[in-house]
Amino acid sequence: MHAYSTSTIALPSRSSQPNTPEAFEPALLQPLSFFPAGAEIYAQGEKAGSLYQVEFGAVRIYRLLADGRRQISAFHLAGETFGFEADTTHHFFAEAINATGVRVFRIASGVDMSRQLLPLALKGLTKAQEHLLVLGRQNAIERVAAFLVDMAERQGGLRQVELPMSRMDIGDYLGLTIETVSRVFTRLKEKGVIRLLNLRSIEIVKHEALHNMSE
Amino acid sequence: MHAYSTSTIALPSRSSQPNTPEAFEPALLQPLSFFPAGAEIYAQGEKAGSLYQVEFGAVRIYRLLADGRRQISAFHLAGETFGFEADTTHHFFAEAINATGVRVFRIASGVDMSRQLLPLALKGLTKAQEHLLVLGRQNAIERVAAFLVDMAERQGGLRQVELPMSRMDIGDYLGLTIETVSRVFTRLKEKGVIRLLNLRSIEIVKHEALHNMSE
DNA sequence: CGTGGTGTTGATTACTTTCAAGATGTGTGG
DNA sequence: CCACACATCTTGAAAGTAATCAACACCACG
Repeated sequence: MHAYSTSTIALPSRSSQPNTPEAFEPALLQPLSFFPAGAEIYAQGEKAGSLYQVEFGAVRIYRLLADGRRQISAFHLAGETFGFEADTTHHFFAEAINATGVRVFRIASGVDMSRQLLPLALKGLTKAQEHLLVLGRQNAIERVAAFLVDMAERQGGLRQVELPMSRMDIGDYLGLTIETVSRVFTRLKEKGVIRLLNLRSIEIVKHEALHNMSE
Repeated sequence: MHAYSTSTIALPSRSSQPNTPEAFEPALLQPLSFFPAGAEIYAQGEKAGSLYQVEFGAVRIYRLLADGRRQISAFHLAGETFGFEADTTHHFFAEAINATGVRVFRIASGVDMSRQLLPLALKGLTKAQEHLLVLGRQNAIERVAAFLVDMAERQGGLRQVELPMSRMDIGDYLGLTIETVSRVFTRLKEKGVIRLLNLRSIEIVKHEALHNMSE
């Protein structure tokens, strides 16, 4: 893991916090690690043992196949916590999507964190299982709709939704190619369900319609 | 949840136990609940609060879309534990696949089980995330290969693998139709990778080849 | 104002699903 | 123990959805 600098970054206000900030004890004294866009936070196979809380920016968690195919299993936005593992090894990669600030909590060996970690693990498990339904049984438009609904909810349910990640990231999260993602965005736009304010932010015009599409 | 009888079932030896029995404290005095094939153990939306340990048989955990599409997120075999949830409500359905014996542990309110539950939750999370890679990025033959490798490992890595579930269940786990599952089995058979001893048990002839296919 | 990276759109291909018969297996009753 | 009947599974042909291949457009950056 390569943090590019610590503690000296101007800390943006957390006004853009999600509506369900995770309640992991902040220990606000932890220094802030800064990762520029694309920087690796940890790698599969690396020794685990820390928790990471996103302060600002966004993180992708993913796995690779031997031939380079990638599956992003989760995105983490401001306020969310990640990095806990079933054993002492990381089973996934974690990368900053954009310039991202992360508080790193090293878990002292011998300290039992299960009481704090269990709710996070269970929530993550439910989310992963729900995403299985999306990948296993939903078509392209349903997948994108489900993704947009989820992003909207995590950003407080506002009409305008920021997508900090590229089309490639979205595709690798939804099990689609970038072309298919792009075409679905176009279709939703043509149907008047969403508007593209710019590449990385959309407005949900017909919230109800989008929700129905995602089932 | 409808248990059909308790405690009076002849308990089969657990010789067919997986190679990694889960270490949830057995409290062996718990009566055994019996569920015939297809019986519901709990339903989505029901109040949660118990843990379930499979004694014999097999269980499917799944979710439904409004139009009936089903995604099985996990199978649980003898020795495995399921039923823990992020909140007080079940987010999934659990059904016995075959005649199944389950020990039910009601978690007394106020008792903190996090220390016991966290490892199970984390293991489940890792498994679910790995399955995301299969559903999101692998084709039909790779999915079936990954499934067979997983089933083989959970049954001790023997050549012969029992598949307690139907093709429909396998399809709903792998995000495929029964026809595609069947065709892939046929292809693997023709390639000499597996042999079908009968519909519900296969022999892995070329273990290496199967492992490579699953990546 | 170029230039490289990212995103969109179009045409074609490939894989899986769907629809449709058959075949095989299992369980039951005679 | 056998025969029938319903379930499940397999196989084939056609259709549909997403992937791939290929240009082109757009945007951010130097």
